[in-house]
Amino acid sequence: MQKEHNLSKNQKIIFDLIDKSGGPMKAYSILFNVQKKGIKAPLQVYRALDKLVEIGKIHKIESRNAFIACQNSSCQISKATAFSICESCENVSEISNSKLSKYLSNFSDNSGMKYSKYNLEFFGLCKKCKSK
Amino acid sequence: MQKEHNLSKNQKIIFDLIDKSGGPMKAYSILFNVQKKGIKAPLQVYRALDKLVEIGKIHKIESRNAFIACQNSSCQISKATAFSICESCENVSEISNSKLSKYLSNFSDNSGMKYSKYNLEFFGLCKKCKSK
DNA sequence: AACGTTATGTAATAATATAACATTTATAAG
DNA sequence: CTTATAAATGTTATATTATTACATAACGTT
Ligand SMILES: [Zn+2]
Ligand SMILES: [Zn+2]
Ligand SMILES: [Zn+2]
Ligand SMILES: [Zn+2]
Repeated sequence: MQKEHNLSKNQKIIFDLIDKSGGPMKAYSILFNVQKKGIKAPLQVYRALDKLVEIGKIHKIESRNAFIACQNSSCQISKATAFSICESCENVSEISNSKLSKYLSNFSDNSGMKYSKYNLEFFGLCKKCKSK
Repeated sequence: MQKEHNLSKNQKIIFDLIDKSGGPMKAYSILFNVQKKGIKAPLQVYRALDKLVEIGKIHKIESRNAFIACQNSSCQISKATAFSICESCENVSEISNSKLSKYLSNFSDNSGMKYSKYNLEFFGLCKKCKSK
């Protein structure tokens, strides 16, 4: 059971846009798309993005400076994320693999660090791009 | 056995700086530090960084937009990187764990993607920061 | 020497993200 | 319902990160 988050007006507009896009979106592309809805400044976008990331509705793809809607209904925690990224078409999808997440969540080494979060990005060629 | 790369003048200046710093450095901080050596423009820095990343002498910490010297003599390939990042003091170190790298290099799922590269970033508190 | 490749120099600009400050709206006590 | 508090918004300016475009120089090979 996940905590309900009532999104604010801007948060909802921006989440809906990213979610409907079905893929990663960049902040200024989001900005461009929501200007007709009254969101005019970068900061308005970044604030909504920050909050959406915090509550796990979206994730940031760090290597791409882009944001994607969480595709894994159980991951509202956003403390353990894994993505697969096609280096040719830039298609991104969230990996939901319980063995992988278990392995990484339990990972520890002798550094004395306590890990509370991770982000993993796999790169390669997707099915489509491989066969070209 | 790794391929020898003869670094060019700018590449050497910039690699030596990052390497000696012992931690992650940001591009414009590098620029500031090498201006006395005649490297005056961002592009000169970014070109050297690109090359150094390509040949595996440094890695980019994507979540921090920073660059760190490879701490793992065997990883001149740069296709499989893992880091631990302290969210308090921002200390970063490269994780060298053969079980982990084996597990991730062999990872595959049913998406049809062929993974050729990955980057993993763990976050938490380092020993020092934990005990504060 | 001639050629192709890699690296450099320089200026301008694009793309990504935050600081600072004023105001408004939502939530929860009292 | 009023007051207090936290969360969200609006707006302007600015900081930070990264690339485009074009000209020149150095390097490695034949
Ligand atoms: Zn998710
Ligand atoms: Zn693809
Ligand atoms: Zn390395
Ligand atoms: Zn620390």
